[in-house]
Amino acid sequence: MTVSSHTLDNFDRKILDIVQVANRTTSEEIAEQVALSPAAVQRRLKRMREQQVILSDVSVVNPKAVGRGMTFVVQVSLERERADLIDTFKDGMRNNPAVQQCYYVTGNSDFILIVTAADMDDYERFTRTAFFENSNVRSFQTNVVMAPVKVSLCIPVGTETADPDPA
Amino acid sequence: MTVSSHTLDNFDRKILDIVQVANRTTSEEIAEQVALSPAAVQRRLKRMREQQVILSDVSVVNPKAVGRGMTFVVQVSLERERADLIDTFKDGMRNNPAVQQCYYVTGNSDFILIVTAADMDDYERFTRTAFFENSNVRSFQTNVVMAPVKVSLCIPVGTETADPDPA
DNA sequence: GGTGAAAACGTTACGAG
DNA sequence: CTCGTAACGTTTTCACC
Repeated sequence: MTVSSHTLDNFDRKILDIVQVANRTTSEEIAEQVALSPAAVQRRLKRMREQQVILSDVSVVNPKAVGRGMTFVVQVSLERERADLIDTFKDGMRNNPAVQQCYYVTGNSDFILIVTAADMDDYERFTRTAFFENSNVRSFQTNVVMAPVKVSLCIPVGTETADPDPA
Repeated sequence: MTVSSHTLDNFDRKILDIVQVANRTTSEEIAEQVALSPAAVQRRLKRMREQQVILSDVSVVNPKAVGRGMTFVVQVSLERERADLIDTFKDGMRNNPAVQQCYYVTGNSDFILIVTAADMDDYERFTRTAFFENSNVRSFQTNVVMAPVKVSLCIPVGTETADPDPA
């Protein structure tokens, strides 16, 4: 694995817990909370970014503030599960800005998407180009999101209670 | 609406396009790309954070680097759609760290979840506490994610070609 | 990993359009 | 009302212990 679990220690985990909900927290504040010097915090953050433990640092934009009031969960079944067709579909999703998330899954459907749109018309337009004009899409089922209860990319890092003592 | 679309202009939109994929970009770099001074960029970012156009600033943690190799999409149906039971379920999801995302939807299911787990056993444990021990959950259906094709919280901001002239 | 100095960055006040 | 410039305070970075 290239993303080697370079064995994060509990300091790393605590730091991750903080920055994954607020990455503009100053190293000084983090340092206080984890009982380390600001410089040490920065060194660890730098290392984790280089090692791809931290993949990216992003601002979360309010969809409503930007004219994207609606969210949909869509289950898509392909006509034939051929590797090249699946890859083509994946690329289409990746390049479609309306598609926020796309998962290739086992089970009844082949793909599950999270899609945003300004309104129903906008979504209808999306389905036309993404699904109806794609002969490889057998069927799709849409769920309209009434309320996003929780939307996060946070990962439970799970600070261990006891340190596995190497001594 | 409290999140008033304080009419973002094209500068704001361009800035959002940048920070929503890399919020550690310096104002100087952003300034170059949008043709503004660094101070103006900072002022706009500050305003958008205050106005909740930017909801938060987060580090995206690599799930694999942190022992969360598996992702599931789960559709949940409740026994009875009573407002108080729905709220209770929502709170449970919000407080469960395994639940990354939770959407309250129309359609066949009531909720759709994105759940992460270390492995199958871990997921099985999650279903036990979250679903089986909850008498209000009628049924749930799990899709195992084979490959996350696209995972983002980016919103298409859509810099307008022409500014709607208010004159 | 800690400390402190130097460099980079964000913030604010000011004058101008 | 928002820009740009420039001074100021803060934060990060780096060399050294």
